[in-house]
Amino acid sequence: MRTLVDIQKKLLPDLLSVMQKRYHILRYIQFMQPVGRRSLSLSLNLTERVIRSEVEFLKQQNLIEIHTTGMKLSEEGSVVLESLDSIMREVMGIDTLERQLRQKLKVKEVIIVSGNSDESPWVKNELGKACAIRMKSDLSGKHIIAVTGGSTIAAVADMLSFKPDGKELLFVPARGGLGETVQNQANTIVATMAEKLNAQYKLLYVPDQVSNESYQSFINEPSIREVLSLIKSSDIVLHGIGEAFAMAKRRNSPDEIMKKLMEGNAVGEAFGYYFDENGEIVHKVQTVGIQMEDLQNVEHIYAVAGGSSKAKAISSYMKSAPSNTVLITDEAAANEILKG
Amino acid sequence: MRTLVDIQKKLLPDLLSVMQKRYHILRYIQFMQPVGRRSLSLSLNLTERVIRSEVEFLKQQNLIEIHTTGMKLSEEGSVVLESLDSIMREVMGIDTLERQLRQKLKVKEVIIVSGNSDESPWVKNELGKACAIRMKSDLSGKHIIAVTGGSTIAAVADMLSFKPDGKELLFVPARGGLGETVQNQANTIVATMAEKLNAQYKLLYVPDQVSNESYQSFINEPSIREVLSLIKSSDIVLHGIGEAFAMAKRRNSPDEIMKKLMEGNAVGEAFGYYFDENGEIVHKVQTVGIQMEDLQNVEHIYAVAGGSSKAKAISSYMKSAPSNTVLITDEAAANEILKG
DNA sequence: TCTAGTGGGACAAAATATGTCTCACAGGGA
DNA sequence: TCCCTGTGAGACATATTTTGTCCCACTAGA
Repeated sequence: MRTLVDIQKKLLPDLLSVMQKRYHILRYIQFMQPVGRRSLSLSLNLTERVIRSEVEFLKQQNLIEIHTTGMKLSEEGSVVLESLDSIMREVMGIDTLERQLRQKLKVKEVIIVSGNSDESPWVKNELGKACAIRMKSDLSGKHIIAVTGGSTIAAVADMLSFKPDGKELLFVPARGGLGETVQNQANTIVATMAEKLNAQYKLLYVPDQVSNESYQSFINEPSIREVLSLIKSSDIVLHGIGEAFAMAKRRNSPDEIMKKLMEGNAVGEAFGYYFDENGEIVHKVQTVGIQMEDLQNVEHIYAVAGGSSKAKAISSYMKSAPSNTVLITDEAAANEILKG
Repeated sequence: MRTLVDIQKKLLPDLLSVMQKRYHILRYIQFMQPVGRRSLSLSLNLTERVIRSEVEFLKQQNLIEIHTTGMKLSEEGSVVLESLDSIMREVMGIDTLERQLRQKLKVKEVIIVSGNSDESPWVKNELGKACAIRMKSDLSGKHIIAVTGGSTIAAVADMLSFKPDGKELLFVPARGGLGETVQNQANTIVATMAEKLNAQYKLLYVPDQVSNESYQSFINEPSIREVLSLIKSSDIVLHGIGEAFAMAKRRNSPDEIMKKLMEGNAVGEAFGYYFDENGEIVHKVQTVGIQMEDLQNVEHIYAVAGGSSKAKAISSYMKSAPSNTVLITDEAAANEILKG
């Protein structure tokens, strides 16, 4: 027999869309609380009057509280919203999407959150949250977790909830400096994560633009070598995926690299490797830390990236990604990938 | 599945009624096909225009086919209807029970949880939870809540979830000592509830078996009088319902009382009053606190009791209960009450 | 060829949802 | 201190949807 939601989709599609609308409103309120009708209507692309009617309804249902400073979820609202997450996932067909994408990308697991990171900034946080929750289940016991940089991974760090028993976890940056800005650098993220989980961490300071000799002597420093060996023995890797050219620009890559990427038709990027649409490596940034080959020996790999603009990049990298990768992405990217 | 629908109902209160409407239409079409709008509307007590809108919708959903000779189920419609049969039975079951019981007992609201408290101990907790949730919606602002004893009400106390803003609530025992064991005494429950909700509370210590004179002087103590006046001005009452003889025994009532109950055919008991099957008062325990007459002025009254064994007691008390009582009971008791 | 049933078109009335504009007020920053 | 921004809420005209009511053409079966 088909599930209740399936039947409902057939019998009351109109009501289900209302339900989605209200769900989105609730979720947004939770994210932004306290928040007013006007900013709500702006972000959700609904007119203020509509928001108002809905808000009045939600208030009447005791799901939100209205104060002069704005609206926020009531206690009951939080509880309902939590249960609603899994229901809406079925209603919106996200679980179907996940299945399709898992097959298409031939990967262990795919987790999709609803929305589009390109359009709605909070979706990135949802990505982070989803990843954080998924990761948590693999985090018991002793682990070394290698983490890359990027704004998405930074969101994961933000959404990690406190865990008092992280003593046996060790966070390290996955690779040396790639030229990121400070708040999105692997080092920064590593520190944040470790603090949140009450865990250990080691940082890796690699000079970005130096002569080869000083570089060689630098990475032979005992303290650096120690960190590097820890990185190599990490059993969990958490990384983002970027668009090749956007990444290259952000890192101020020299012209010859840009040219190389152009000629190689680079599309995707992950931890310093650039891939074309067939998943072939076009270029790799020469730096210390985890290399592509090392991934084969890593038990848990989480790749996080969302937004329809990243769809191509994701599918390009995923072509050569280890099959035990867990991909966390959003609805828009998922749809785009499946289309292509 | 029940919980899923419960959550949905929060977001779409009329979900079930729409679902039921369309279900009935489909079922009727199946039964009478080919059939026209007019006979449909006649049989289902819906105006023709409404039927027409629904029919247009169902057609658009490919659930029915419309011919000049009348409407009939499409193939898909048959499949959907088949699944719908079992779904509706499950989903609507309790909802229907609630409605029927509300009519039969002529009471404001009936809430039913599935199961049988007599057989499954956890159903009592479910009763408590349901009551706690229902009560919560009436608890904002300033209230005095009078509470009786009993294991069911104790369950309500257990299931109350923490609420940080209960400062304006005041819990009091509804009546003086009735001879209960400590953990089920009103005083104990009052304290538990108040603590859970971070609220105020007053207790009432009344000696159980003393001479009339010392009793009189006792209840004229200023401190006692103060509590009593608070009790009298309570605007929310929460009480259980018990089987007359079971209660009398538990309270070690003297033989002459037992005899009186026997002769009066007492069946139900609530806050020290014993009722026969017609709802007439057979006996009342002489003690201070809320009296039956006082209930008329109470805004919110919650009666909680479950288990098929209590069915008779519930219907007996309910015959003279104020009509603004909210009854929280379980499926087994509900069925039993409706049978009788 | 009737007749009782069918679907569908049309349209006004009623109910509801929406757009638009105001206002008073609270809180934060200069 | 004051101003400014964002807040909820009121009010009301306008759209939109739902509903009630007729009427008409058609078809199947007596």
